Amino acid sequence: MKKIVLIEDDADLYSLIQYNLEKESFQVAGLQTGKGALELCRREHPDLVILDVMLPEMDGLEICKAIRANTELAATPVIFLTARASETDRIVGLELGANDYIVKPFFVRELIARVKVHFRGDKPVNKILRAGDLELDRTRCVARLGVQELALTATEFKLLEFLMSRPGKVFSREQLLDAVWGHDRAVTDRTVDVYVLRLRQKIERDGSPAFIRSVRGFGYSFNLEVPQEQLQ
Amino acid sequence: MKKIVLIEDDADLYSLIQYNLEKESFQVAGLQTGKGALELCRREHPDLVILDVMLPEMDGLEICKAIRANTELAATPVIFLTARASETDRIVGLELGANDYIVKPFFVRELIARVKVHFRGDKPVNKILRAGDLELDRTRCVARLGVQELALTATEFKLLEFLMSRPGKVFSREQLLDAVWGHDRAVTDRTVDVYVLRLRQKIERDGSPAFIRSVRGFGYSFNLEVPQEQLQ
DNA sequence: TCGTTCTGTAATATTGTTGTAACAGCAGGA
DNA sequence: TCCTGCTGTTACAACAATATTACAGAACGA
Repeated sequence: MKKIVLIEDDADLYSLIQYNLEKESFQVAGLQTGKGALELCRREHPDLVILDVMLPEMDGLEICKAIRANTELAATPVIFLTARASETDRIVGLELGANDYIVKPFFVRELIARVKVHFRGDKPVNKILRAGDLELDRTRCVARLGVQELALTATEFKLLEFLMSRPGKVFSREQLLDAVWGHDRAVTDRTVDVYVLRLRQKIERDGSPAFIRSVRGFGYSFNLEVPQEQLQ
Repeated sequence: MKKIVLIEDDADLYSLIQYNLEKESFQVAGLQTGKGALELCRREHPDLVILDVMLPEMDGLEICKAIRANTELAATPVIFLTARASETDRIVGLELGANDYIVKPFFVRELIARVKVHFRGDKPVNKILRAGDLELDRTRCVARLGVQELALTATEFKLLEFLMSRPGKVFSREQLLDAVWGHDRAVTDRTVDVYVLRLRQKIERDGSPAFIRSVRGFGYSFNLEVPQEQLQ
């Protein structure tokens, strides 16, 4: 859940924006004065700041400059809200460190859309698969069982990754060959058995297979039962 | 130097924008028709795309969708230019994958300012990368191992920089060639091996590779394990 | 211009993975 | 219970991926 700091002195507008952001399940913290805005940011470490430029006590531009000057906060995106629409103002705003600039009056939906744009691409698609104490890190190409790192070969890794990312689903040897070995394979389907064996030798603790289940007559599947309780 | 692809059918506007971008020392490639825009992007791998929404043959929205659908290009920021100013249009544009939306007529200086905003923060926050007693100064383009300065060649440096700035992550030779040699390379992937070897000869102390890890079947990664304890 | 360094490739060595065959064991049906 | 066919296991030869070396051409600086 993303945290947004909102600095806007107009009470109605503040509520309107806050309401809409929260409806989109953003977490909102804010102030209706520029004073203390920097402290708030330092405390909250927001993912985004929405900043009215015209504020009674402290100029929004000043706050933005201060945010940019702070190492901890420098990378935080800032969206300016303003009634000033002149070219110079906009450019000054952008050059001063704003990431976006919205001129009042604006449609709230556009503000929301622009906020979302800033968060797009942030999600690094959970690269880690977990089941029980078995962990598979796709970016680093390593698997761990508890603290112990497992030495999986490329094919073993790909097979486990395929099964783990579709837990419970049963795949025929044929399907597994297509998925892991590729469509242009020239490989016996008994090969799958051997790889399942090798995987089991590495990931199964005691004799009984807890992770990879054989489904007689059909193929294999990653066990949904046992590890599910601990799946994140 | 940043590369920008510009798609705009109005010849005058095209020239105007191109002139101004180049004055700011951006590299501009572009078309005055939507046809072939995707191919151009695939070839050029731009850092940013400026896209007119209303194009004669192919809709700008379509092009944007296609860019987002392409794995290689999906992360590229897109700025829409458009005469449509209705709320819905703007929001559709943003939700469709645009990163910014500028309504015609606009001031060129504002476009330039917005372009620059997208590149701000691209420059690495950390000027010095450290891992154990290996140190890489990106501003001065020198590497040190302890007190000793290493004589790295340009390619070696870029390769090490790329790996070091993404520690732990495994990259295929393909990816490394794209990142270090550029997309328009004409180089065998075995070349990567040779450079890894050369790097190792310079940065690894004893025989065993502590910094650059080979991941058989996948590629290489900068070792997260050993140096982590001393990472700043 | 020359000499030096850098660059990429090709050839070779080395390592460990890969896939198969053969057999053992087991489950389920009759 | 036996039989049959599916699955588990083993060992091994072929192989593919990587490491290493040597070299020729390109780029660079003096």
